[in-house]
Amino acid sequence: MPASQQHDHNHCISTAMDTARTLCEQRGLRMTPVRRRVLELVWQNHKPTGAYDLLAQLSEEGFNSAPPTVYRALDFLLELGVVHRISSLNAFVGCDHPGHEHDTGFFICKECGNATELPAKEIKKLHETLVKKFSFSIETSNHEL
Amino acid sequence: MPASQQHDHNHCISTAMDTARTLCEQRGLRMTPVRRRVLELVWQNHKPTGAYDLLAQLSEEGFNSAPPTVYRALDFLLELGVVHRISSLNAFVGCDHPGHEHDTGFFICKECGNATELPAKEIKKLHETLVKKFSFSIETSNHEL
DNA sequence: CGTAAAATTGAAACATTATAACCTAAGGAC
DNA sequence: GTCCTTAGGTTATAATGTTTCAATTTTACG
Repeated sequence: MPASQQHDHNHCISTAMDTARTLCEQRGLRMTPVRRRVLELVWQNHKPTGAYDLLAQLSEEGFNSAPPTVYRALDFLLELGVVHRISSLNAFVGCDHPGHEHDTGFFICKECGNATELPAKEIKKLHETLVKKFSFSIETSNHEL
Repeated sequence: MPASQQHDHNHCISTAMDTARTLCEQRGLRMTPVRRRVLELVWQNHKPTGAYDLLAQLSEEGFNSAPPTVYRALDFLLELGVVHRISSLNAFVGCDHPGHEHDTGFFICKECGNATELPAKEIKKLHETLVKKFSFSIETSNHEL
């Protein structure tokens, strides 16, 4: 049974879409068709997805399919906080718990490629430990395990 | 005063080179001219350096300068454990404390671009905490702050 | 030695990921 | 409607990384 069947993933997606729409309204930003579709695709793929994969999927659906299209949408969604970028994979995933800025941490499965996000409070705790121990201030962080 | 002047960096480099040579001897591997020079360059730059930057430096010195040259050398050095890759920067740095396998964590300065490696035992501790809390086993990890 | 196998390097092409620059079109404020 | 801002279309290009195969060097061994 694939991971995508282990829960009501359509529900996941629609929740994520709702949240994104709400965030946009709150901030006076526009959830345009390309942006919406990119976010849906990121969620539907259910695992970290590369920009050019998304681009191919968009193009199958008749969207414009030049790189800037998808990168602009991804930048917007990253900024909005509803997707994250996993730099060791050059790939993007939907955010579990958007609505507030937070640093990222992922468990990345070596077999199936799925990525599970660490709870924000776990990362916060880690930061506190590190800041106390070393004299750095941490602005952003990223953990890939 | 640039960071490279705050300590005897030449000493750093020669220590790193010695260690690398020793590791090679222990494992029956060869520290060839390209490999040696790439490792030196990584250390001399004193901050995370991209593969193509290294390539340019090599080429100025009359080395062969096609991408595979530097990537092969870097792969070798990564495998040997004497450099690390920082994936959020697509860049490489010398390892502070080679000689044993370890996961990586870096403080990356947002102003100067320098990266300081977290002590291995700090990362180990972090892993223990996370493994205890979640039921994952961590094979490798990478933290960039 | 001398030769065969293995490791390393050279070289060219190619693949993937990401951005720049410039222009057109759509939406909202007045 | 007119203006202004934001978003998207289009083309080109930059930056990063890999594949492939041939040539060379090193090593192992009889």
